[in-house]
Amino acid sequence: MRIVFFGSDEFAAQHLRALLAADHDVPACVTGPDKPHGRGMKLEFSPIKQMALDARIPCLQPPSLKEPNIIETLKSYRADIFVVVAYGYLLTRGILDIPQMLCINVHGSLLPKYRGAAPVNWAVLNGDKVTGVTIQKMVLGLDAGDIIAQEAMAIEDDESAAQVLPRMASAGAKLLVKVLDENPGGRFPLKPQEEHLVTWAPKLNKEMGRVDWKKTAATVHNQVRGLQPWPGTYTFYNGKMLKITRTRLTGEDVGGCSAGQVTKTDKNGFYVACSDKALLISEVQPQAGRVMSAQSFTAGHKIIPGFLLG
RNA sequence: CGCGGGGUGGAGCAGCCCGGUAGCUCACCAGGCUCAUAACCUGGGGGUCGCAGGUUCAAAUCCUGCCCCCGCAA
Repeated sequence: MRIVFFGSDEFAAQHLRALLAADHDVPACVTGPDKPHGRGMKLEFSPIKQMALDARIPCLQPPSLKEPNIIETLKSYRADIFVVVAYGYLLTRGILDIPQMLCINVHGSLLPKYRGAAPVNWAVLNGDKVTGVTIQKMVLGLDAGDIIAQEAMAIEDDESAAQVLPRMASAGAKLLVKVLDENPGGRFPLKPQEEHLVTWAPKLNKEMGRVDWKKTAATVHNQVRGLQPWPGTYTFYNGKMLKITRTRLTGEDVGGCSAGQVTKTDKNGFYVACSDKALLISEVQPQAGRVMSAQSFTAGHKIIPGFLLG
């Protein structure tokens, strides 16, 4: 099929790669404008733009989709379908109506659960054991379109959102190709979302990453898993920020320590008292430092039982 | 010129400001203790202190240049 692809990040790139591998005709990609990024604020472009360059596909980077010439340009490709994956901007009415058939979107949850920007993270944050991908027909409302196909997948107990994401991307890419293959005429099976089951997965922010040790060990554990790879989870030691990158629920007792205190250390890392149990911290990243095992951190920073974090 | 931190045995750090014997925790090796152990005790190996130059009787430490790594911010 003739497909214009909208996307920006690595998750989206996997889908584009799959479409190209399946010999779909992609006359153009659309991604966000290059933004100053990284150390030194150097201009960097998205994985989608990189892939488009490699495949010699024209790449549009409109600062706004409301410009009339963008609509004209998009029309000129005479696409059957627009495929939108993690694009980051809402499509307008004018855009949605352009393709011959329709616009479809790959979303990282089992809709109607977790509509919004960060579905994978929220599934992990909430301790869900199952999530999935949905392919939906796009409408004006955010992630409110009819469901074309879904596929469930498990979330392991110690898995982080950063680990689930690539698995989901490959599942989503496969499903996308399959759906297109099975419906060459564009007559997709459409199932409306059940409105009363809608939940939301709003954008994440930095502030959500701060640990409250007065919560349960499981809550903090889910927070650490769910907020990866961004914005990350952090606490403080000696006034310095410490990112916590991996934890494990061991059921260890707090042993009389109050919330935020280190209860003990061993070769696996160090244990911090939460409201109910102690949580094993097994990997951390000090301020201005690289990710290291908690054991290494303990070796150099005199982390001893009774030490207070937070 | 966005802001900032760092490079010291295998890992993580201290020492630098105020130049003068290479230090700490861990890992590793050997021996000991123990019914036993990732525990404990004793001993041991292992370092061009990122690179180059300068100052000095003397540089991890002060000065200059370069290389590399990372955090914040998005």
